[in-house]
Amino acid sequence: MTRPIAPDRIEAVRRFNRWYTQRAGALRGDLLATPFPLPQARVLFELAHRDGVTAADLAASLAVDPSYLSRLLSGLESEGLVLRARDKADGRRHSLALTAAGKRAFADLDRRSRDEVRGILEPLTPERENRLLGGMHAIEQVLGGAESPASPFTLRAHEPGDLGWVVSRHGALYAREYGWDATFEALVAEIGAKFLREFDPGRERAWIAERDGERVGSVFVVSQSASVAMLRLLLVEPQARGLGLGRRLVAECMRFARTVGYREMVLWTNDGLHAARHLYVEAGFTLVGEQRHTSFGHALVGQTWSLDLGSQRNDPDP
Amino acid sequence: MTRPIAPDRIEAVRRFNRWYTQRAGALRGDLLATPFPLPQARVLFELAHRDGVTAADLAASLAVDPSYLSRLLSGLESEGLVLRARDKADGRRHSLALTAAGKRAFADLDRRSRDEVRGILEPLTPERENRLLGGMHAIEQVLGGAESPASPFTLRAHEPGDLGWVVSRHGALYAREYGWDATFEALVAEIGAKFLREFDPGRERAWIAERDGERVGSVFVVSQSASVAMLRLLLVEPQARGLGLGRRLVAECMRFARTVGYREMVLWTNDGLHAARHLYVEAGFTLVGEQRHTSFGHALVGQTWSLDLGSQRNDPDP
DNA sequence: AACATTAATTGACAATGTCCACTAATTAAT
DNA sequence: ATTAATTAGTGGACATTGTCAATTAATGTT
Repeated sequence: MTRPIAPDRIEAVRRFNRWYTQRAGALRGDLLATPFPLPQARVLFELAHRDGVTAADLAASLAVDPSYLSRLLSGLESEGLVLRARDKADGRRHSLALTAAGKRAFADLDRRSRDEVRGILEPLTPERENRLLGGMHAIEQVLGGAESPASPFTLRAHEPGDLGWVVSRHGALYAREYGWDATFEALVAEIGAKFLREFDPGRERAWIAERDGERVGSVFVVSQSASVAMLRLLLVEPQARGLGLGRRLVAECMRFARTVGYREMVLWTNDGLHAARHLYVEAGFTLVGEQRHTSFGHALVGQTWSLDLGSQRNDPDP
Repeated sequence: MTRPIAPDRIEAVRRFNRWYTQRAGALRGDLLATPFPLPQARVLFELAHRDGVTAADLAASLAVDPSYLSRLLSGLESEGLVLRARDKADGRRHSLALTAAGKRAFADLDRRSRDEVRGILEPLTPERENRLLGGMHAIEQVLGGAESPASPFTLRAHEPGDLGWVVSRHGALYAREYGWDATFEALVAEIGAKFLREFDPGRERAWIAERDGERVGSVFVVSQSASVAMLRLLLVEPQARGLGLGRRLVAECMRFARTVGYREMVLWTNDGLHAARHLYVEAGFTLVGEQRHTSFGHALVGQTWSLDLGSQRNDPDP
């Protein structure tokens, strides 16, 4: 049961491939403008990052024919950049390493490559840079699956456009994952509008998590009373789950709430949201009340959780 | 005055380049799995799309050495796929064309290439496919500037997540372009929430414009009274401006409003929004009132525009 | 000990790409 | 009109890049 694919989608991918292949000829896998030809540069790059590998490992990770690699290594060895040493444990294997000269050569190559990329990014506006990085990240993630390494996330305060993003992602994700209807997105929009209108910078805060210029999570702390803070709109994008982002966001809220002087933090959620529940339990929240309600097109059980901010330190950091 | 670039951004671009270069080795510029080697396939592809070009043109558009191209063409000619004919006007030039066999060969190649890309897209969820296409589009647009051809946009009804997107983009764009503060984003969120809560499918509608799976515009029609429709939240992303999208969105609203039986359409805007003003004038709206107000951190002049839906047909389509 | 397997290399060769020189046709300059 | 300069395309020579099968030496298996 294969899914039908729109022809224009296929064309768009092909166009991108053609375009990028041609451009990549210019970028040369980011290793242009180095004194080394691309295959040699790739070997140097890999050796600089993984010292002591064997030729077979290297051939596998560079997706290069072993015989070709052997010749490349011979060349680099005769230039004094690479050292091939027979493995003591297994005499068939050679362990490879850069010599001091090889390390210098790589440092130079690396600097040129960075400068080249910097030269591409510099003329862009920050917004276009974000668009570019976000696009690259999306492609890596979709096509690469788990292959591509997860880059770390960063947290920042909210900016124009963030609130709408929070609304959008709540609406889309809860519709998809739980089948909630449009009134949920409306509710989030109302909560968000109220937050912006009544924002008290000293006692309230929103965090937006980003990865490679792309928003991947959010959380809000709003003032419910002089001593009670409310945690709201906690969201972690599916592609950023499992990185500890949810825990970090909750921890950030607790730290802020303590710093500002709240004595209690509460939050409202619904049963069935197990990942979130886990986070709250872990952070020390306890369930203080439940009430049935019909909302968002479903019969749900709303839950109120509470945490005493004074009694204990739940932040595991020193 | 170059802008400082964060090192992790540079690393992210380099990582993508390395990754994609390696993967593109597998995709081979989307022309893998064809009976032709890549350079020949590229020539066939180009000739199939631009009949009668000269070798120099071809060499330029493929970014290939003329002498190399000459040899490639010789090969293809001896296989009976390409015809080289001396130009009558200029005896130095040869005009190139595919033979019937060449066209068949290309058709086969093209089909295989499409099948290959289809095979990549099929296992993806529609959401991941959108992410992929959106990412590719973003990269082409940012790096390619105006080079990459603009693909056409499509309109669709709103879905979960769209409303938040409208809020987000209004907030971000008006902050950037006019310096409006967060209360504007809050206002849009309130308008959006109200739309979702009181949505009357028979008499109200929202359109989201997409290009390559990426949202690039919006417009809403809401009921103000039995006979008066209100046009709201018209937005066109900067990267999609100049495509006639704004005109199309306004036209869509008018058509819908007429179909549903409204007699008048009104809208509220502010002076200084010149691109929008132009669209409204063009569609036949007239300015019916102005009032000063201080909102969004600025002293503004609000404007009410109106259009009699019965008196004239402003839709230029047949 | 005989055999199979593995890591790395070598030989042979094909594909791909680059540089320079050259021819023929055309255009520009005198 | 003749000469010089330019342009389109080609061929020679060569370097780079990549592929495949065979070989060597070390290790593992029976």
